[in-house]
Amino acid sequence: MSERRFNPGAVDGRWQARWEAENTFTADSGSPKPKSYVLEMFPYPSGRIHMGHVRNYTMGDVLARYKRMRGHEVLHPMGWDAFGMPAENAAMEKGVHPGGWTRDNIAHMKAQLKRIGFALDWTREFATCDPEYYGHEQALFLDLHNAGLVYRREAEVNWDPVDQTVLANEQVIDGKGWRSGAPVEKRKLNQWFLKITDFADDLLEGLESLDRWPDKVRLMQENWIGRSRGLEFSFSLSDGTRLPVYSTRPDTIFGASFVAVAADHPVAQAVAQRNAAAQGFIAECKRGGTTAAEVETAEKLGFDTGLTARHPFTDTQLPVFIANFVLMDYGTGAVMGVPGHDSRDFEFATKYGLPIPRVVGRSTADADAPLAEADTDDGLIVNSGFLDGMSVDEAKAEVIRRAEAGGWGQGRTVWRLRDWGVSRQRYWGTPIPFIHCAACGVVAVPRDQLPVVLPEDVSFDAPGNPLERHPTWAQVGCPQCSGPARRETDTLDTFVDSSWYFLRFASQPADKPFDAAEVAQWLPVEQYIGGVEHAILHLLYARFWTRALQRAGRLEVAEPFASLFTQGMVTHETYQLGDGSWLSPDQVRRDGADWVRISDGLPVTAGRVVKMSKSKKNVVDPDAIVDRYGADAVRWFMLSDSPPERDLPWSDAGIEGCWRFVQRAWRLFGQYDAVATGEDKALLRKAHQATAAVAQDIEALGFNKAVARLYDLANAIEKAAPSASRSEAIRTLLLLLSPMMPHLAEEAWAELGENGLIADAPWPSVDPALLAEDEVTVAVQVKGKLRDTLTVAKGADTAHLQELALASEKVQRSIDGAAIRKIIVVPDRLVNIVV
RNA sequence: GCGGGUGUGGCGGAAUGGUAGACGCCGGGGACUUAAAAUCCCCUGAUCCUUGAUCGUGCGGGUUCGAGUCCCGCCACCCGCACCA
Repeated sequence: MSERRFNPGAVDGRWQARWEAENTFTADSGSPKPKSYVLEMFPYPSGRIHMGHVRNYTMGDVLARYKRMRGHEVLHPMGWDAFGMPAENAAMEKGVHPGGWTRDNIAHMKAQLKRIGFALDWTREFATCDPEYYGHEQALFLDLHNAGLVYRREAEVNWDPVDQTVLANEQVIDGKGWRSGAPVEKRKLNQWFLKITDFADDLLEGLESLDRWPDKVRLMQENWIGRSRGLEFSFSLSDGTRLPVYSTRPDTIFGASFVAVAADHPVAQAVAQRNAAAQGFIAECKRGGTTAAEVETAEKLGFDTGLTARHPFTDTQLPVFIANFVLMDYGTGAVMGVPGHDSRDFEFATKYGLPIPRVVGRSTADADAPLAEADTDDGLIVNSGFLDGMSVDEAKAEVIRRAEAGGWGQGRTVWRLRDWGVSRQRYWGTPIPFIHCAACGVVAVPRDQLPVVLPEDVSFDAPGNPLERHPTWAQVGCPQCSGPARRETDTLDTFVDSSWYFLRFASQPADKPFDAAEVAQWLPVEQYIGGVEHAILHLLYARFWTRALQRAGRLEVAEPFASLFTQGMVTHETYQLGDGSWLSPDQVRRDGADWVRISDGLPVTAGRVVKMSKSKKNVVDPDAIVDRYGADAVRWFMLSDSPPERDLPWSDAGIEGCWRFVQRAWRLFGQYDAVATGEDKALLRKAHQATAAVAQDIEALGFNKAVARLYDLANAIEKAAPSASRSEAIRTLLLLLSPMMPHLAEEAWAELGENGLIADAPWPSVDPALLAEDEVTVAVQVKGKLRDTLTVAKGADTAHLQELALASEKVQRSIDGAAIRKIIVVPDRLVNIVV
């Protein structure tokens, strides 16, 4: 008899075709079944699927298939986050059109996804670069505009003075343009903004209801929104003007030793008008990038304006600086510097020789304790007149009270969250549907003229926005006065595209973005899965959009994602030649304990295990793996071993192990015997326990634990003698692993003589009577150290356990005649004898 | 710099404050085979005076009858920081 082998090359495609032909995974909005919306973050069509996608989509797929087995109508859609910079970069580098490049990538990646057998509803697929999609997005943008949530103002961008173009943060490397190498400048442009700050309070409070989100993500969003209560007050300056400042630490007001304003603060501008050196310093601040990380890691620099500010309590005159670490768009753009209790102020004061008084200590005795660094801990106020002895919180309230009573300041809540700048000076994005008319100002494109479609005939031979230099596209008649006008040439941030795509998946009428009632059938998303890198921006923007659309009267859903899961990355070892150049895993081989390049035997250094990335070449192509091992082995690997929220190290040995298990499972299913007789209660118990545990693990997305359970059950079945129970256990195992290995499962299911698809089969039921063990192992400790174990009937009483424990020879040897002080008994678990 | 996270055998990891190392990978030994592949069985944290004992969950303290788990203080690495998606 020839050996029984599973051949995925012959089997996988057959079942994929059958699922497609039978519309197995098409979601029916009209179904009476309970509904589950399982969603993974849709991919950017970069060209090829990578292992990170496979891991993400496999997790969602197992959950979607499991929910179907549990009788749910499941919506599990897929689409493409298709706008963005890489398409324009490809256009510049390879001379291809961004649209064509994107379409080709989508076609290729879709074929790759189909080979892995995901239970996706492809009938709802779309790409955000489809005019139908972005046309609806333009309509929603107009809705938000009508709701008063869209406005224009000046904001800073990274400007490359050589290429004459706006740069994204990632295109700025060490303060220089990535192509030109020229030092980047900050420049102000008129740009479109969405009023996310209108919802700051609501977005913050809403986090409390998201009890199925990771705490860390809620915390990150909370910190990002950053509500703080502080004091706004004005200093009287020596030139007779007043300078409003904001501080979250009014309790430390007696520790202020200087005042600092942002480089673009009016006071700084005024000083610069009469002082060339100040002008030079401000120009200096304009150099360098705009990111928070750059601003905060840069050396703290200041320029003494010569002005002084009168301290409201002590009447001391404090020097006023222009400082590079003060931000114009937080608070009032001016701060009181308290070096003793703020690390940035400390660094600044140390550099410029300013006094560093202590005004907070652990106790009032700390008043003269020296400060080696800023002390930002809680404590009691010292050296502060009437505040002395108060706690930080009491002092904050007291200072605010006195400021309000004296009429020179007031308590104010300030948010770290800033309004969302959505303008991008780029071609490959959703055109912003507005027209600039010299006579009428900024005018919305009439709705019957949507979508505003991107022109196809654009060139990328020059830097800057192709829409701006297109000969005709922007020229248009004003909708109001019909006079000559110009289209807005900025496009929308791609985060806008991904802020409502999950609504369009749930409902896609032709004449409007979505139907509110149909959306309400599916939303909120039952399980959303994606990378932590989206923990703040994408997820906050999507939460904001659903609220904004609700205010605009479009939607009845507040929180879009009921449950969130952030999965870890797929990592791989890295390989480098002596000259530092990177090699891909298929260019190297093991040579004893060392690594060498296959082509010429040059020695290779195997380096750290890091996220798979093109730049380090440590990528493994999913297609190649599917070719070799089939879809089920890859899926199994993605679920095995590593907990889903942690990184998953790819290894050849690991996938080999999965492949062996695929074959082992296949042989096991071949041993199903429909006419076997006899009962094997222990095995039956194991099967029922596994059914309950795997269900629980899948629902908690603990796939690695579910996999371990399935190995356990397979091991037990292999050891068991043939019986009716064994056949039942085999059938149970098949059902339990069908969401993970759907192709093998369908094939084996058919072989068992079942008519329907296993994808449509119900999850096996659990007999609670079979779950409980009748015997337990109880640990016996002496002074907390394990000395023996006892096997007893479950539920044995305390006295009996104590007696058995003391009867143990090993225990008696450990006690060694010492007096027993205490015996702790935990029923069914342990006895601890304290001597 | 600020915010968030992670740390357990050779490796990935498991473990409601109660037997640390389930399950898998690697490795070792054996069976089968002319041979190999495949498959099956056994072993596999470290150390030692090996019928057993001692040590062991990044490091240093603490709480507890009992700590991987709770508390305090460190270290290392990873992720995010608003125009990458």
